[in-house]
Amino acid sequence: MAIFSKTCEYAMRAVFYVAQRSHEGYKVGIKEIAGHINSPEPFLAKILQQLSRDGVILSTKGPNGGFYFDAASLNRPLADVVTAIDGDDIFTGCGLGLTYCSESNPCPLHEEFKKVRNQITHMLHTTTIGKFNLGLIKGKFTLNK
Amino acid sequence: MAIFSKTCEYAMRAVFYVAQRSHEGYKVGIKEIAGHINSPEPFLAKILQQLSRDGVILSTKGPNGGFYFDAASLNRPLADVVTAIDGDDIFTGCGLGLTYCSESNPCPLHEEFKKVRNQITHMLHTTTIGKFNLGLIKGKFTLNK
DNA sequence: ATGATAAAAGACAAAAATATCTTTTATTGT
DNA sequence: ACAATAAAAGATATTTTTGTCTTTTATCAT
Ligand code: FES
Ligand code: FES
Repeated sequence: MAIFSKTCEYAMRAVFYVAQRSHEGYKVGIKEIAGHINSPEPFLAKILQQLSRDGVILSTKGPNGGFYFDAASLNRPLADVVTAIDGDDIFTGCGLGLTYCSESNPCPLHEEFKKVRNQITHMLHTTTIGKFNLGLIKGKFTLNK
Repeated sequence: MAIFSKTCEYAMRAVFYVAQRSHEGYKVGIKEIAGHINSPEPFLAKILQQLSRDGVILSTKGPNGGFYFDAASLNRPLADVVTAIDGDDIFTGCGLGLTYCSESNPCPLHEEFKKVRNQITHMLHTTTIGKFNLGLIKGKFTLNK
């Protein structure tokens, strides 16, 4: 078990890679993305399709087509990607799996778990899709391996 | 997606319930546990079997048998339960799903994700299995619904 | 207009997580 | 010893997640 589903992990890695390439002025095809984030190509295609339907990522078909972000999209929070793929369980769900998290009828972990959830929420809302573009170009971060 | 697997959520809820009953001096059967934490009975049986094999929970067969904790076990951290069920991915894994988390070759989320992971680790290590016994007896917490 | 390109959509397949059922083994009280 | 109880173990079933393959649709360059 990890914090995010495998699908969501691929989605975030792909989004960071496409953001970097958009910053450099390129659109990117599935093949290139899959290669650079080390993901199964057809599976990633499905994931990006979903992000595209949800309006998180932009795409055009045909020659010189591919996935990309415009300036506005680059400023959207990573939380949008997570919500599109994993829903909002991670932002609102109970740590012990109760059907809903409640202040008035809390599970034992509630107080401590709330802090964890808040930190995750903070991380995902303060991290924009384009935040790491320069770092990625400089090679400071990795997205594969 | 949640932080813990469904299996692990049931495990933690069950452990808290059994701890409370142990504190009150009782052993508990699967049926009673499943009823109080709202989990599928045969599935929970499998989960507790695994915890028993791993030495996290104690059990005896036969009449008046059931699951229970001794004083020493009540002081073990909840982390032991999580590790037994979900492994240590949550404590050490990369937030973007890279095969391992590394300081020298980090993913973009590494710095922020480390904080989240550390808080989860802290929560699970400072929370003992018996920590909520009095609160549970007083009805301050819920484990079902 | 036409052919080439690349994503979208749909159908399908494999693997893992979740859940159930049946049989066996250990313990207890009589 | 024996019957009753309750967990352990093993086999099986279902659902969800992960992954693949094929066909269709949109866009571009000529
Ligand atoms: S009730 Fe469980 S985390 Fe809030
Ligand atoms: S490398 Fe991704 S969290 Fe450390």
